[in-house]
Parts: sequence; structure tokens; C-alpha cells
Amino acid sequence: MTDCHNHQTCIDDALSSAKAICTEHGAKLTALREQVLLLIWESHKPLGAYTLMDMLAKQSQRRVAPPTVYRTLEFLLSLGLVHRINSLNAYIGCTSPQSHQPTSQGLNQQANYFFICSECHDTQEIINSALSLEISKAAKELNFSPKQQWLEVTGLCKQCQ
Amino acid sequence: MTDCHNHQTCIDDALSSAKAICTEHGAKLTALREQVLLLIWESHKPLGAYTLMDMLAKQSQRRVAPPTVYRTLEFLLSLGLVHRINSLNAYIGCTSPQSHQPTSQGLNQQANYFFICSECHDTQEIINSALSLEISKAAKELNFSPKQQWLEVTGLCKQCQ
DNA sequence: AAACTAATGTTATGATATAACACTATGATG
DNA sequence: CATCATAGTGTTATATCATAACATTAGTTT
Repeated sequence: MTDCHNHQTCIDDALSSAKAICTEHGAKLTALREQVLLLIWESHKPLGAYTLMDMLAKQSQRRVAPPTVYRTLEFLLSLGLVHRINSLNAYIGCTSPQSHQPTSQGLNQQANYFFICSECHDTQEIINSALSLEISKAAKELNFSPKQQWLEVTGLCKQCQ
Repeated sequence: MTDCHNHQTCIDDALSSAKAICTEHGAKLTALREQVLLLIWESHKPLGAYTLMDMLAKQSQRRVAPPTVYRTLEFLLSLGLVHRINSLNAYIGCTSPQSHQPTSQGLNQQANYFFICSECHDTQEIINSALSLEISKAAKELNFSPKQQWLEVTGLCKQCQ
């Protein structure tokens, strides 16, 4: 991770956020879902579905098949608790799930902006209204009505330069 | 495509650009490479590698294997003649390859911004310096040194709203 | 022509993701 | 309490996307 920080706090926060958000949406954070969310947060880097599957299998001493993982990820994605990094086919914990909440109409217009270090794979998510504004302006010029946005910037993080 | 335009002109331009860029880099636009580039441009929408493979096989009446297609795509990508749409695992012709030229150090800092209609799959690429600037600013705040950027915005195009 | 190199062909396999259906657990309802 | 409905999970098979490794061909240089 880029900043020296108390990782356990970070995980705890993520978990209590997740619980709150689940309650709010009448969704259940089952043991499996919690386990996957924790694994993703403990890693703190984008994690592939099959890596996650192996970790799960190891933890629970039994075979875990792909659909189990993908369904769980889908659940977490739908609540904005994790994000998919398209350029890596990988999944990462959302640092501000409150900002990525689905509405009754389904998902909000979602804006996901990531900076991904190609060296250490540390990935930082940002919320940036100036950036959002520029994207909206560009969309307007094209008469395009945006729904979801992903920005993935690869390069070198502070530490790895 | 979003704008009513002369599609053949568009293809012709792409092809002559491609030839110029290849010459400039001492690269060869072989028959296969030209064929793939044309197929991508004729479609004018993001095309999967396997779709492309089937189209190639059909055109040339012979079996074409994945590596053939992927190598060709890699070549075209390396010269900035096509782009990969990560959220779709698909490839599309670059509308302004002059702006995506590799340097002697390898690829420039590349900025690829796409608006992808979820209805008709029309995909527009834009160049937008205001947007680039915001991304640079955000990177600077993180002390992140960006190398490549992809923005993919999904939603509804003018026609499909 | 021989030797070298870039391009393409070929076979096999790895990596990512989903469809379809079976089973289980949990809570609602009579 | 029994039964029913539903959400969640398990299981098997398969689809989809991508690459490794090595063989062959074609074009260039000497």
C-alpha cells in the first residue's frame, strides 16, 4: 500500500461499512461473502478470481468452484463494496463504498478512477469531482448519456519511482 | 456509427495513415495485417479476437488459429493503429493514430478515452486535453507517475437514447 | 545458393468466466 | 409444527479469451 497506515483499521472499517450497507439494502452479508470481502481487503491489491478461489479453498479446507467465487464477487460488486479492475481482470476493495451506492433504479451513474502501479500493483481509488465534470462535459459534447465510467491509469506509484 | 459519415473514406484514411505510420517506423504492413486492420475498420465497432478470427477464416477459406490473430493485433496495437477496449475484451480502430505514436523509448504516455454505447456498441474515441490535464493533476497529488490511461464510459449514444 | 531474420502456421494449453441444474438452509405462512 | 417459497450455495460442464513453444515459410543479405 502506498501510505503507511494501520491495515487492520482499514479492514475493520471496510467490514463495518459493508455491514451497514448490506443492512441498508436488505442484503445479507453471509459467511462466504464476508470471507471473500476480508480476503480482498487483507490483500489490499487487485486479486484475480482464481487466486481468490485458491485462498478460499485453502482457508476452508474444501474444494471451491469458480461459480461460488464469481457469484460472491457479483454480489459485492453490485453493492459497490468491491470494484473490478478491467485492465487486470482483478478485483479490489472499494475504499469509499458510501460513494458508490446503488439506487432503487439500479446502480447510480458510477465513476471509478484507479491509479495502478505496474511495479508493486498497489492500486489507489480516487473520487475527483473536477475529473467527473470534465468527463460529463465531454459526454455532453457527444450527446452521450453516461452510465458507468472507469478510468485506469497505470504507471509508477510514489514508492516505486 | 454515431455520425452519418462516408464510411469508405474513413476506412481509406485509416489505411493510408497506417501505411504512413508503418513506413515511418520501418514496420511492414503485410497482407494479413492489412486484412485485419480493414476488418476492424469495416466493422466500426469493437470486435473480439475470436470474431475477427472467424471473419478471417471465412475471407481466406482456411483455418486461422488464435495466435495469428493475437500477434497481428499486438502489432497493430504497438503502432497505435488499434486500441483494446478492456471492458469488452475487444479491439477497435484508432481514429487518430498520429496522436498515439510510440517513441524510441517505447510507447508514449498514452491516453485513450472511449464512449461506448451499451445499446448499439458504437464506440467513439476522443482526444481531450482538459481531461488529460485533470488526470495529470490527480496523478500529481498522489505522486503517481502515469504511463498509460484508459477511460471507458458506457451509456447511451445520441441515437439510442 | 546459403544463411539469416521476420512473419506466419500449428498444436497444445493456460486463464477467465458463465450456464444449467441440484441441494440446503432459512424464514414466512397456514 | 409442517410445508412452502426463496435465497444462497454446491457441482458439473463448458464457453470465452489469450499465450507458450516450436515448425515452417518467405523475404533479404551476403
